[in-house]
Amino acid sequence: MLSFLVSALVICHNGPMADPAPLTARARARAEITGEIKATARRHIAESGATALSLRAVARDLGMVSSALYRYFPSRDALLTALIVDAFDAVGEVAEKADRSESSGDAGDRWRAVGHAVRRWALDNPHEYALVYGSPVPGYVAPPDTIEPASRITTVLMTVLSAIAEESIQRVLPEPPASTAAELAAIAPDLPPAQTALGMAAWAQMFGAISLELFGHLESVVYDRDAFFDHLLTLAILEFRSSP
Amino acid sequence: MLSFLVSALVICHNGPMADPAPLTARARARAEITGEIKATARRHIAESGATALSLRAVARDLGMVSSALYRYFPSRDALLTALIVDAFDAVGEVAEKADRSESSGDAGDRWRAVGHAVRRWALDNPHEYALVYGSPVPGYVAPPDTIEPASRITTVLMTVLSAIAEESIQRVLPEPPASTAAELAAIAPDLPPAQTALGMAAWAQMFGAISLELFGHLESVVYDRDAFFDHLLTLAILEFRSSP
DNA sequence: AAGAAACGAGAGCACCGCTCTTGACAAGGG
DNA sequence: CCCTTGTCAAGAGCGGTGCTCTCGTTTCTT
Repeated sequence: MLSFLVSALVICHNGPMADPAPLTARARARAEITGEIKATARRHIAESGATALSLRAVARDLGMVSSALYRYFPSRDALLTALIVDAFDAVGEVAEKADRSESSGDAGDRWRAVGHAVRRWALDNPHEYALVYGSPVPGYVAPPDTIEPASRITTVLMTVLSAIAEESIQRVLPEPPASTAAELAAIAPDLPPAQTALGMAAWAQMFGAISLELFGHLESVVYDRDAFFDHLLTLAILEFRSSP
Repeated sequence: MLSFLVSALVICHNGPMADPAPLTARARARAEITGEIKATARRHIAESGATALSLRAVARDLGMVSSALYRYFPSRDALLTALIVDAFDAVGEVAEKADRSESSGDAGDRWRAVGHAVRRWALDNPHEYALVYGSPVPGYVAPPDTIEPASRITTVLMTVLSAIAEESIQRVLPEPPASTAAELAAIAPDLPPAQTALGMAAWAQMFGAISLELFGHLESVVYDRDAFFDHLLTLAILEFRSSP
């Protein structure tokens, strides 16, 4: 199964090797197989959801035996965590790309573009979205590895929020309570806490709307979901910049 | 185990029975046991979450054998569905009670009271909240039984929304797109669609905020969650009534 | 009182996550 | 060059799961 890999490695070792990281054949094979495991697991999740993910089924698809998977992931939870990290990264990348593609427009358009991009990704990968923003598995505690990829999208939203604050007339906003103001000042020092609070409200609204739609709570209520979501974004953007 | 039930029934049958529905001993026992099954299942879920719910464990706790449970619920999914319906009902009741207790105040206070009550219930019953508003189990499709209990809380929110619309000066709101306007007019005929859209935005924000908090996305971001959530409600209420 | 319906118990099936052991193979030092 | 060491896939096996079927027993209905 891995013979082609091994032979490829031999060639690499014999010929001129520009790779700065001299990966041994085993290390290469290991990375390759780890990727294949994650890929098929992701495929299974896309079809049947996270709770139905079975190590044995993944192993069967890969032509190996279930116990062999434990060489690569110490437990089912570990595999799920790896997929969660990847999903966080994917949604972060989608948001960044949408922001960049709209960076010439005004900040409101950037927020709208990011919102639509995130929703589009969620609709295209519902089970992965559920993995990240749905209810976590009962005993699951987010390992530290997830914190960094999770911050990618919030960074994008914060950036857009700053841009909005810069380009539009500052609106008179209600001051958050002292504790909240201090906490928001800690995570966004260059923004007035009232503005950051408004951004988090918009964040909650955005993910709330996507979750409501994806988890079936808009069924027989709203049908043209594209238009509805766009209007919600309009309301949020309007609230950002409408002067009192 | 059920002997006390049987004897109680005998007494009921012999003595004066005012029950308008002449339940047989079997029917009474069935209702009783069904309730016990749901209660222990709810307890298990409160401790370990829905995905860890095991019919065999529930049966063990009740001193019966797993196959006996199938006399009451045709499948694990059916039991879960019953619990979902109960959870919908519970959150609906909490919302109604909060609304009633604040019905003397102005409409903004009512919205705030409902919001805090729902969040409080979610924090007290996180796994049940996840059951209802978290990611549904992969193959799960909401049966028609869930629609009616699910509408309880939305009805409360709609009522409060109407009250807000009545008592405060109508704000100039952006008109939703035609399709959205038509759909919102269908579910709330006596409200301008723009106002209903604002209500749904606030709804999404409320559940988004609760979900973000409950599912760990506010970790190391916001610590005084009570104050933060209250401020979010303040922003929503303000948006309801602030004139442009 | 007799037949029908509902019930609890038990055995059994296929599947799951996970552990342990075994034998094959590559990597690197003597 | 061989030989030790570490890594790997495979297999058997354990306890657990949802679910089905059968078999006596109990309860309701007629």
